[in-house]
Amino acid sequence: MAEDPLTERTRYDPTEVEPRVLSEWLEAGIFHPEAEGTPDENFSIAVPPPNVTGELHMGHALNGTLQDVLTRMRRMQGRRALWALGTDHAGIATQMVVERALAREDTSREQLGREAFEARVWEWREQYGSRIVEQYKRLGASCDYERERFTMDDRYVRAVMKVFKALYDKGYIYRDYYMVNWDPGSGSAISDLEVEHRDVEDTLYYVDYPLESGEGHVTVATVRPETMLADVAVAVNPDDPRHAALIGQTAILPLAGRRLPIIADSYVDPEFGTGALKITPGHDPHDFEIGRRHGLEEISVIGEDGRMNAAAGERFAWLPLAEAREAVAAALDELRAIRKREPYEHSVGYSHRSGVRIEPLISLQWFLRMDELARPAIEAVEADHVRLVPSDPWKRVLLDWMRNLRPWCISRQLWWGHRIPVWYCDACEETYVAETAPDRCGLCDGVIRQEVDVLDTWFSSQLWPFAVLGWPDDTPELRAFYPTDFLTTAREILYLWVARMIMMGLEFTGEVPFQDVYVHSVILAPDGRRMSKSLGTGIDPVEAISEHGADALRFGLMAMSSSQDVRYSVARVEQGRDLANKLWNASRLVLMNARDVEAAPRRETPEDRWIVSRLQRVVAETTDRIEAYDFSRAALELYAFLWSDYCDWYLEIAKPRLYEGTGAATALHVLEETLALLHPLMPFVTEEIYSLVPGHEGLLAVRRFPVADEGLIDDHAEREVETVKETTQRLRRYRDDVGVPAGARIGARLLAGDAEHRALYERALPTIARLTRFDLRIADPDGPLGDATVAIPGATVEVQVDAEAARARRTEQVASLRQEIERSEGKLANAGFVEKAPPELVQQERDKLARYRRELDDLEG
RNA sequence: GGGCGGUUAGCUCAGCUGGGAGAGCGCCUGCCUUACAAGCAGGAGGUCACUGGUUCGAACCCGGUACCGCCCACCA
Repeated sequence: MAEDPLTERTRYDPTEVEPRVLSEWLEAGIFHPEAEGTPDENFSIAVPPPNVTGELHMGHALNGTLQDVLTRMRRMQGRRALWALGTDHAGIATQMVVERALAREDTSREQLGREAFEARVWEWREQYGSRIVEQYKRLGASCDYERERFTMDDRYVRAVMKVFKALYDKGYIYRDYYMVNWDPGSGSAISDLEVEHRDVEDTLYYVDYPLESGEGHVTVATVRPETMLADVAVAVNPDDPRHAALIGQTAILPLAGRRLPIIADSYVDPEFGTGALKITPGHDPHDFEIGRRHGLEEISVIGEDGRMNAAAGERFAWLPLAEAREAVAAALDELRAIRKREPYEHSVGYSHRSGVRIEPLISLQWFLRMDELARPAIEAVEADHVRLVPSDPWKRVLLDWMRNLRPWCISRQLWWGHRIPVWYCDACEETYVAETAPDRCGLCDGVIRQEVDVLDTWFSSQLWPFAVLGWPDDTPELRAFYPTDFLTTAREILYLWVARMIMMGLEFTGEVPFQDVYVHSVILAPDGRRMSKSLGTGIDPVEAISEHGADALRFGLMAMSSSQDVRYSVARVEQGRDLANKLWNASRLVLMNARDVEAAPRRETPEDRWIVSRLQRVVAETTDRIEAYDFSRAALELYAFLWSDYCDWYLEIAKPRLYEGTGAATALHVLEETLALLHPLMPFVTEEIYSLVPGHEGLLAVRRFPVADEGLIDDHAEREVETVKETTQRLRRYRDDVGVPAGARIGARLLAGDAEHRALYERALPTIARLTRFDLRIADPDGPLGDATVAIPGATVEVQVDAEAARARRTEQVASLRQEIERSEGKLANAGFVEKAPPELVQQERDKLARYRRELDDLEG
């Protein structure tokens, strides 16, 4: 016979419960809604697809928790709730992982060749690609694991190809020689968004370029002397009188001997350096612009391998850049051409991916022009068809970005990814752009070859919300669940991903891809640094789950997070763990005493009416909080309700009735409702306990979500229990103040001020006596006096205690009351306050003063 | 260079439209009270960064200062 978990286990054990509960959910198929009905009546979220190479990090854990809370709540509210799941092929990241594996086998992708390499990546993906999905399951994420997608799936690839072709046909996609961010680390171009700027200490060299006329020279300033070998001009500001005479002259480039026209361009800042700027269109983005404006030659002296090339001249060719810089500086020193050097701090681009310094190079790449795509997206955000939460500042931030879009470099020199669907015929130089490969050249019947570059991973990610549902096919999923309702995101991918999804959604489906975008906290390491693998500051959420349970982590993350970045707090996770345990034990108390009881809000006693009333308020508040994406307050309010109201007060007051087996119906009812209310936040422990509730039906995950019933709110009962609580606390504190041991009974009699309070205290007397361990009885005002008095709401308690201690305590009380009275009198004596403050506030203050005076009278009495 | 956010208890953070400062952890005291010691009861602890101002009243609104952080950025 199996043990009875209720009587046996005094501690909740997530490691035993979670795997079991998870498989129950999965077997029941409740995460897999039928693709029926309309997007309006259904609820859907498309998960931000994690990288296949990825492991669950705190960002995922938080993000996943928030999405799951909403999905579970909507599901319980009876909506078909789809949380669409999938993974991203993550071009560079995945290629790098597999290349590292190849290196360990003493081989390389070049040795394997492209096809074999791609096969190898697929193999890797079969083996390891599901790891992160399994980790989502451990978190309790109620994703639809049966509809999992991958951005390299056949159908997804079709979506990408179709989009490429469509954008090409519209003229938005084009191929051009242009200045790009070359990442020598990955050997590919990357987009502007993947460049991060860091402050770097460099040397600023002032170099003399002699004038062709032989009369003097012009001095330019540069931090990269090695690029001077590609100089094609010198520019000065047209309004700079110092250099006016130079315009139109020619300078001679030292070392190379090239003739450099001196041109005028207003970009040049006369205040900076010497006011003369060397122009290197091949290796500097600004110079590139200037060069195109003036029709200058574009010379490259640096290759994609990060070394100088043949154009740099014999002396410098093939040198790595750092060496080239030294060599050029040394050569210039020989010519005495360096006038001075000064330390110079400026910001330099680094590859977000490889961490290597970006090399601006001119390169033949594919670009996507987005200004026209952005227009409807901007309107949608302006009109709140896509709603950013919190709106301030993210709505403005997103709009600012979309209003200033530059072309996006979408081609990558990688092997892993969506190969660009363009074919070239070498024979007749025809270009084909198509969704599927043409056989031969249509013009000359020649052999064609496909473009070797692949697309930026974000090009495919931007299609996610509709491609994950089966677009471009007209699938039932698309009809039932698109557009989606909600998106959570870290703000770092607001541009990279969110903005682009809005544009693509509107362009290809005519609808915004999601309604609300919640921008969540960044969880920092406890020391305030970023969590990162390379810094060693990461904290593994899976470990946290193993240690404290998924519910604990979920609760902790919710409690931590806000609109602000926050430091990870183990204490918050432990708070969640403690809550799970508390809930477990409270349930044991109730369930062990409710074996044959049917849950119902019986409301037999004031405390029943009170807790049922409080429950209605908490149901309403929690629902509101979650719907407003105010997760941390939802979590903390539920915590307070469960721990303080339900456990500390309600169950403690109701215990005698529970033991007698008479009061369990209400306790059970509130417990069951609370389980349901808490389930979206802490699904495992609530589901487990629910399975032990007598008469439960099916899974809690699909039970109806509580709805507040206004009719059960009972102000009178709430006031009454508040009075009992206040009285209990005052008496307990009195015991402590006068040093009566916790176990010792205190003789006392209660003198009620008025009939209403007298009736209340008559009802509540046994409860108060039990909770305070006072031998309390109601007495006549005319009876003999006790040793001291304790003020309680609407009444006074006379107690028999050690006279010495009572006197000391009384002295303190008198002093503090006098202080309060003085403060209150001062406030009421202020004419401004009495006249201008709201009347109810003034009245409150008067009532307070009266009460203090009465209490003082009692003490001094 | 431009923009944004932060500064509240020893620590991590809440604090809605201005009316006597809150939580969790930590700390102190007392309790193994038959749901829970991952617990119970009680308690201490805060010139709300600084500085002017508005107001009867400011953690909250306005102006400035200091420090910390983030985002964007085409001055070599």
